[in-house]
Amino acid sequence: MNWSTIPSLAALRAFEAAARHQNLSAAARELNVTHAAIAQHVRALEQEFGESLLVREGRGVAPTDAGRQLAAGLAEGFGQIGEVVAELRQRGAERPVTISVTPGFAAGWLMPRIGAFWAAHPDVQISISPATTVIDLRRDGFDVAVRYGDGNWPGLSVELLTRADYTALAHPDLIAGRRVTCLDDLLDLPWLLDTQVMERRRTIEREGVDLDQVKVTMLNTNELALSAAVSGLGVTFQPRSLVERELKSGQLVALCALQEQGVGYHIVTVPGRTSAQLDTFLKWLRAQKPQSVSASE
Amino acid sequence: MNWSTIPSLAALRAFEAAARHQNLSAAARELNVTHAAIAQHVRALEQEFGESLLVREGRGVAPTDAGRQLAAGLAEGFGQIGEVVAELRQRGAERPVTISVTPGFAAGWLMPRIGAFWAAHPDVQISISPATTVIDLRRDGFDVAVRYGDGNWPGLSVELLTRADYTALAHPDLIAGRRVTCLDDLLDLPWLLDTQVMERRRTIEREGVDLDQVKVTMLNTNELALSAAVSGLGVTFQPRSLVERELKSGQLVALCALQEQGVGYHIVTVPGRTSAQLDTFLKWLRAQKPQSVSASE
DNA sequence: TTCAATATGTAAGTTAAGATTATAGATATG
DNA sequence: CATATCTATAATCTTAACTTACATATTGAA
Repeated sequence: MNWSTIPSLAALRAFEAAARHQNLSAAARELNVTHAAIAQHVRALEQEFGESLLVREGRGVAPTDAGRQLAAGLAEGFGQIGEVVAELRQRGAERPVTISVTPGFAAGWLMPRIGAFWAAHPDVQISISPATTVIDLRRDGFDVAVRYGDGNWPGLSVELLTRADYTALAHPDLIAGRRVTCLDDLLDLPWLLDTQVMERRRTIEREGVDLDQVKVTMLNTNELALSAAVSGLGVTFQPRSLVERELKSGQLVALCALQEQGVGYHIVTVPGRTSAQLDTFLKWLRAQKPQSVSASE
Repeated sequence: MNWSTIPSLAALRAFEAAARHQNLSAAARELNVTHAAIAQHVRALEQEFGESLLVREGRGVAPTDAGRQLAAGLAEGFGQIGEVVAELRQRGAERPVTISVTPGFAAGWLMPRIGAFWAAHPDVQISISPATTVIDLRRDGFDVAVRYGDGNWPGLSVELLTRADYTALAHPDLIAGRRVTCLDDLLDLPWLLDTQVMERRRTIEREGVDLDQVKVTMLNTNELALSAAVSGLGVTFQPRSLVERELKSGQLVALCALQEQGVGYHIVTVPGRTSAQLDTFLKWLRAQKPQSVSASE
């Protein structure tokens, strides 16, 4: 389509309203402008087409033949546009808040808390997608992600939710009678590591431990590692904020904290993308932050 | 339709083009703007809907699901609008130049000349509508009228075409041997007047003639009066500019001129309404003006 | 008939939407 | 791996669109 041959859309819209109401003032009210604005647009169109479109008729106006023809076509066109816009808004309102999280965060942090949210906001639909790969919030259409890292994701709006506080953990029976103050006290126990998260290995090695000198049991996923630790099969390393349930129930005990590198779990959103439902969820999420970020309960 | 819930039409158009081309720069070229303008519009829409519509994809962009849906609807809507605008333009281009004239002017002035115009501009369609009632140029959709009067028609663009030069006329045989210098020399001859044009009676009476003292023959139309005069049945009063043909051929001779009241035939157009065809016709019409308006050939 | 209410018409001035400019960073292609 | 071609975005500018203000026209009721 050659848009240069088409007059201003605002003028066409103004004319359509005027022709429909047969009344410039009514059209002006509909479009929230003054009657003068409508009159100007109509004049401009008539100039453009070299033909009268509206003629004054007593108190009001009446479309000419050409005007009637134009108005009918415009009504249909603008109607179509209005419809698809309304559909999109509808779709947006109905769409659940989509959240991307790691499986570990979902199981260890979000699931223990989300029940309270559901109870408080039964009207807000939530869709939680656990995924190990880093997704592109924009491309994949997620409203919010909780990401582990240092908070440096350019182009996104980032906010620390909770520090990771990587900690060595084990079943109480496994360490019965031991005094554990640092990793060196655990070198003779089996260490449970997953094959996927390299970050974890690096965190441990930063403590000065040579993993080759430890009896390491590799497990396919971190969930398995955690599960094995609960079963008393060895020592696991998890963000303390994700194992609060196990600590509270006594399934695991914290043995020693690993060095923090200023990393943690962050709320990541696309700047400018917002909705009522999303705002509700984000507000709740922020309320879940520990009082002081450095202190875990 | 509630327009306040619909984002800017310019933004929607920009987005539609971008989604269609999957390329902001191409969309910008289509709309004759810079790519930055397109990018801003798309950003504004995404903000408005709280949802991504386009995601960057290598060199170019790709619509998201929501974007695809929106773009499809917009394409249809804008297409409709483009179509009806094109139709109207087409109709305008094909529409003949419509001219409103009095029957007398048509027969006595326009018809003798219009052949030359047709020959010179075979591509310009002309529609001549003779009518005795004064039409509303705007309402009735005429491009141009030739009106008799003093040129005072507010809201219209007026230009003198030729003076009327009302003249008493008769067949040469009727006045054979007479010396006629003023109306008084004609009082014993039958005067041919039509029943319609009151203006003509007033023009005659301004000369100081009491029509009750003259043998007046009433005819239904001015054309009949003229025709009767050519047949030698009496004296007729016509604008000299409309009987040039009869004068030249000797069917009538001019007897004496009546007082001019500054009236004449005017070219009347609607300001701002123009087209190539209309311009061609108006140019030709102006070229038909007598060299000096006061002197008739 | 006159008055009040409600229209349209248009010139002049203001505002904000839309566009450009400029700069930076990404990604194909030869 | 340089070059051409994209997108992204902030800052600035331009002008289409709008408002204000006043004039004129129509309608209906006092």
